[in-house]
Amino acid sequence: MENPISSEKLKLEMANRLFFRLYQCANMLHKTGSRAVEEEGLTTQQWAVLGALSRTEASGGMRIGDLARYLMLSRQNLSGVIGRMERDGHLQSALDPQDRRSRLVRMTPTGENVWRTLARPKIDAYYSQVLADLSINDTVHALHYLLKILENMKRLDVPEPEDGPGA
Amino acid sequence: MENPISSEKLKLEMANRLFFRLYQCANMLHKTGSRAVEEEGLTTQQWAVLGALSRTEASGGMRIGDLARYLMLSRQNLSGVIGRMERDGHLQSALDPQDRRSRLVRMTPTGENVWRTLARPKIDAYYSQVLADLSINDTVHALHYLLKILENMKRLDVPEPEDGPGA
DNA sequence: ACGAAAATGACAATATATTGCCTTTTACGC
DNA sequence: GCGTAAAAGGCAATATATTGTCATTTTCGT
Repeated sequence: MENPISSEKLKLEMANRLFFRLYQCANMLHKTGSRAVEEEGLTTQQWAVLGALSRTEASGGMRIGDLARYLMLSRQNLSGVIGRMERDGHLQSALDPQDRRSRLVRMTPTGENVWRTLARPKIDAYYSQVLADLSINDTVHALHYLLKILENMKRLDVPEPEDGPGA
Repeated sequence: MENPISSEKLKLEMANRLFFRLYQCANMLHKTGSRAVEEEGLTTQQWAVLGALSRTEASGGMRIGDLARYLMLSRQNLSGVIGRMERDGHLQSALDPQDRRSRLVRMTPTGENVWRTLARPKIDAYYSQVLADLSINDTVHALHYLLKILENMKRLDVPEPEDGPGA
């Protein structure tokens, strides 16, 4: 039906555009999203942290390493974000009685209140505005594509978990 | 057919997941993408700049402000990136004879060679790996969704160009 | 039980991104 | 023509993100 050579070129051209827009979307998300919650002194990254810590699974607090794996960030990066959030009174961390290397991070009552009362409604409004002309179906499809892309990037990230120790 | 209240909740839940994955995708793009061209001393941001400057429309060089608008970045940010790329010998900038405020940025012959000979093939290979299990159709659809989201964010970014000066 | 290996988090260097403020230069209204 | 507007870009402060290196603690193999 089609020339496979030009089909390959077309795919790369579309890929190029896709990644360009992904790059721009991410920057605009941080800019406009952070602006939506700037009155609360939050950023998009910080709202990701609060979102993670507000899950019932994290009610006992989370270790930085676990939080980093959940958010797919480096421990070093997250450490800085959490430090600023502790400074701002949104988070607190306590020593893990089970493991003296670890510290368990959790929201302060203030942080929980800011998150639930002030930030979440603004974030929901932000979502509604940005996805205004997308149906639920569109949203699910877009999510699906991002998940696929993310999976493939994750596979590139770690060379391979080493199937076996030898033969 | 459906309860509109729970439908709204569902949309927000999907929106939450979508933006979480968008956030992760962007970070993974920078991490794995920059790793793909690290031998050339490039980053994903720098490849975006080279991509912009390699267009025929930019053959005469581009002003920082125009490049910033094209990439949707702040001038201040781009200024730093371009400085590092000049330091690395990929770019050069000359005074604009038409406007003494502006400097015209363009690729050096070295930069052009690095871009075309070394970086582009690696970037194409990277694209192929990340989009391996997406058809051209999938790619176009994903691009379409990102463009819509980007458009809506852009509308949020500028408060409005002010219809009129008063009444 | 002891020593190697792995996990946990700290510190530093670098790159990217934002906003805010400033100087210089151009454009425009009167 | 002159003075204000706007545009161009530099400098500084701050937040996010990476990698690399290091010390401490836990885990695990023998």
